[in-house]
Parts: sequence; C-alpha cells; structure tokens
Amino acid sequence: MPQLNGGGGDDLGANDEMISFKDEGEQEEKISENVSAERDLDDVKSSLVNESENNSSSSDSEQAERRPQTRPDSESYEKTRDYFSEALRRQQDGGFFKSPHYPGYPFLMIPDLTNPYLSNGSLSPSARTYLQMKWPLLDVPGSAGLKDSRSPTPGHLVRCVLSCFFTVHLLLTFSSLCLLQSNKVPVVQHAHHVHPLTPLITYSNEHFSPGTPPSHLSPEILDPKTGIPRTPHPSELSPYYPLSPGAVGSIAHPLSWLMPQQGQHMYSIPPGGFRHPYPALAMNPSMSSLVSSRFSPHMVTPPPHSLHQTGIPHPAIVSPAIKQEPSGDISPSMHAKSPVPAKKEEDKKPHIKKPLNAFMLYMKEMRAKVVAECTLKESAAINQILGRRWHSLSREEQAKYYELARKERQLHSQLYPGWSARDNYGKRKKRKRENKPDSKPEDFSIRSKKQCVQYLTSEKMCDSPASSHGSMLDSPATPSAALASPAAPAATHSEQAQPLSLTTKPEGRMQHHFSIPGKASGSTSSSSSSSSSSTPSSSSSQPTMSIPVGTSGSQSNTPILTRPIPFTSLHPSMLSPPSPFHQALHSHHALFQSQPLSLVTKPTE
DNA sequence: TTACCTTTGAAGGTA
DNA sequence: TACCTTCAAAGGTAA
Repeated sequence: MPQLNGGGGDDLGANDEMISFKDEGEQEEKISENVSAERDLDDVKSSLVNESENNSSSSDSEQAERRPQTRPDSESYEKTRDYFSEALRRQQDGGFFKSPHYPGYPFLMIPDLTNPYLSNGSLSPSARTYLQMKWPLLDVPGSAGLKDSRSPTPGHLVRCVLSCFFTVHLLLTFSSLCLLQSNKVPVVQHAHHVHPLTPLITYSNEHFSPGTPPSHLSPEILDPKTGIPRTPHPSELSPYYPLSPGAVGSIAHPLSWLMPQQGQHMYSIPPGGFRHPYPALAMNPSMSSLVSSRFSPHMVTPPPHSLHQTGIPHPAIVSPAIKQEPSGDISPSMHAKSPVPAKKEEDKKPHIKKPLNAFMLYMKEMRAKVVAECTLKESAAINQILGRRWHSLSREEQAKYYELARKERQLHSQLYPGWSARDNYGKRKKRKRENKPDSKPEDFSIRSKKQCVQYLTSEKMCDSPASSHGSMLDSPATPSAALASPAAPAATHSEQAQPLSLTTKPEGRMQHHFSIPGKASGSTSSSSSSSSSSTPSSSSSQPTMSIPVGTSGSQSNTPILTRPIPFTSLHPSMLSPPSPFHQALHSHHALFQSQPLSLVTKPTE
C-alpha cells in the first residue's frame, strides 16, 4: 500500500495512540529547525530582492525567462530548490511533525501534498480549495492571485516567487501536519482525563474531527494512487462531519466518559465508522458533551446498527436483531418510499431508544465502578446500590446528570421530532408482573417479595455499614428521593413508623424488616398495593417490624433469603457517603422519631 | 431463548 | 392534576 513517505507514513499511523503534547525539548528543536528554515527563507527572499534589483535593469522579459537557467547567480534558485529537497527529506524522515502548532487549524488533510501545484506552477484546485477551507486565515491565492504569479513578470522572478511561495506553503504544510499530531492529544486524552461532566471540547470540526487519529491514514482518506491524504471533496467537509465515512470506524470514540468499563456503548457505534450521533444538529458545546457521553473509550466491537433517517447510523437506533424485534435496517425515509404495507413498514422501523434519564446516565457511569468494588454481579442488586448512591449524591452532582439528561432529551427530540416514547410501547414483551384483575395477587406478591428481599438483602449488605451495626440513622429518607420520584406515594404509617427510611419507597429502606413488592410508583406500585391487601407485609399490619433479615413478614418468618451476598464481597467503598443533606434529614427524623431505635433488629446472618 | 429482577426518571395516557 | 404504565441500561437468574 502506498504510504505517505515510507517510514513517515508508518509513523503517522503507529503513533496514533501515542501522540502526546510535544515536550519543550521538542519544541525547542522544532523552533531551531524553524529558525533554520526561516533563515533559508530569508536567503531566498534576499536573493529574490537581489534578483529584482538586477531585473530592474533588464527589460527583456524573455531574457529574464531564461535567466534562472543560465545566469551564474542562480544560487538562490538552487538554494530554494535545495531547501525544497530538504523539506521533502524532512517530510520523509518525520521531521515533519516538529513544526509549530497551529491551534486554530487542527485540520490536516493535505491534498496532493507532493504536488500541490499544477504543472504551470499554479496551485492545484484541490489544494487551493483545501487551503481556503482549512486555513481561512491564510490568504490562499485563488486563481486571480495565481494569475498574478503568471503575469508577464520575468520568468525568473516568477519562478523565484513560486519557489518562495512553495516554500512558505511547505512550511505551513509542515506546521499543519504537526498540528494534526498535536491535535490528537486533546481529542484522545480528553476521553480519559477530563471529568465526565465537564463540558467537553466539542465535536466541532476544530477539535474532534481532524484529530481523529487514524483518519488521515485510513484507506478512505488516503489517495489510493499516491497513498497521500487526498483532498476531501467539499461535500465531505461537512461542518459537523469532517471525517470521511468510515474513516474512524475502528477507533473508540474519545469523548465517551459515561460508558462503563464493559465495552459497550449507550448507542451502538456503526461498524463503518463513527459518525456524529446527531448529525442533523448544529453542535454546541453542551450538546457535544452530551453526545460525547454516548460513546465509550472502552468500547470494543461495535455492534450492528441501524441507519438514521439521514442515512447516517444513529446509536439510538437499535438494530432489531439485537432487540429481537421486527427487523429493519432501513431508514424510515426509505420505508416511506417503499410500497410495503404499513404494518411491515412499522415492523421494519428501527427501534429508536428512549433517551436516558439522569439516573440511567448515572447508572451507566457508575455501574462498572460498583461492580468493581463489589463482587455482585446481578444487575438488580447493583441497581439497588446505585439507587442508593444516587440518592446519596449531592444535588449539584445530581443536577449534572439531570442537565445531561435534559440535553439528551433535547437532542433526541430534535433528531427525532416525531418520535414518541409511546412508539416503543409494546416492543418489549409484556411483563408477567402486569397485574390483571383476575390474577392471583398473593402468588405474585409472594414471588415479588421473595425477589425483593433477596435483592434488597444483597444491597443492604453491600451498602451502608450503619445498617450493619444496627442503626438506621445513617440511612435517612432523602427529600431528593421524594423530589426525584414525584410519583412516590406519601409516606405511609409504616414508613413513618420506620426509623429513618432512606427513601420514601416502602421497600427501599425496610427491606430487612419486611418486603413490599414492586415500586412505589408505576405498575409495581399498583402491584404492591394490590398485594398488600392480601399479605401481611403491608406496613400497618406489622408495626414493630423486627423481622430479621432473610425473613419475610408475609411469609410468616419463612426464610426467603435466596441469594445472600457474602460479606466477603463487600467493600467499604460501596457505602453510600452520607451527605450533609442526609445528615440534616437524619436529625430531622431523629427528632420526630417516636419509635425507639432499639426496636430495629440488627440483621444477623 | 426469553422474561424477570432492580433502580430512577421521563413521557404519554387515563380518570 | 394525579395517577398509572411503559421503557430506558445492565447482566445474572430462572423458567
């Protein structure tokens, strides 16, 4: 495969992941080289001036035309040529990347690098286009300017001017190549070193796209004939998608901080290459930070994907194969054009996932950490811990996730204006737990209680140490929970009687006293309410609630702890740090706590 | 193979 | 307006 310049090209690729900011030493070296180059350039200029002076006495343009070839003082020309050769040599041996950075121009897709000029000395259109697009501040001469260079100036002068210009261009080229390398740094390293919630350097073409490491060496970018980065067609240079399709498909998205260490991403990444998940949107920093959250630096193999309506794969579109839903990898727009029956069209509609809410975002970020800290593997137990931690977060911390989620929804709504959460209804199999009037609530409640206790026991054991030594004061109810769960029912008598329940959800805090199936809100809440009438697990029926862990009130002390979490799997870091807010709430609860804490039986194994 | 478990939040529907 | 229902992620577990 043709490469840029032998080893240099290899270096480009090989160092993709190793690029880092040049150290000062390199900078100095680079400066010295630049000084040398500038000195050469000054020589060229001075010679040019001399020539101009000499030419002033010459009136024969034709003579001047031949002068470079015949005049004895063609030294400057030779020097220029030598410099050009030297520049090329530097380019080949990698000295290329030691030129100064041009932070404002992170792009580097040098077109026709080896021959940016046409045979007549003018800048090739592609090069000109590139320069004009990528170096807007560089007054790249257009055709008019180049016409000047081809004006009836004495040929020698023309050549010298061209040489000089070419030299300058080479310098800029070197600089931009250097910039290409340096630009990778913020892109790649941000993913790992920037706080997840920090508004990231955006996906704007200034930061993200050009620096994507392998893009400039990918076959899609390299000129297949020369192996040199080709000039991207203007149509490829979308302000938001400066990367050519598939150019970076094999690399992990560098800005995904939210992703857990599980090698998966929130939205699937198209194997053909990473594209902006929300292509239709003009990216602002906040949005880009959100988008960045969708991709993981740890992602491994991109799963199959669907195409967005724009034809660009969108991570929120789940492959029906994955979702085990009616397949369809065709964009809705294509469906609209197809004469297939409406039902089939619907079946073929790609599954657009709901945007993640704040807690989901938090969960994705923290799950891996929790899993690492605790040997728990069951997601249900992990999620319980995460739920507790979520409530332990400060409001500021939670606000960050709420803001992210808000942006997520905003982006989602902009990308899929007609999408409704209702669209996904029924795409999952109906849950058994759906409470039918004629169903047997008791059976269900028993089952739910079992599993509830089972998981909650696990959680408890992996959660607060305060609980482990008998006091629940360290697990107060959190107003944030109440705020975050507006659907949560008001505290029942049992909750009020329970000492310092962490959440307003009955089962949230009292899992080791008695279990209440389902959630406080939603379908599960209805389930629990229906079951509560048939089981003694209802709060009011057991005022003392001194039931050891592992037993269920509804089961008449029948041990139902099925999968206890061993203490050996616990880690102190799993404990939810009591926030000042919790402490304040704790005091509040303690103040109004009428029930002696001694009533709370310390769970024993 | 598939549903369930668990968590919170959002959205849409219904009374 | 309040409540209910469903889904979003995750992976082990059970049927």
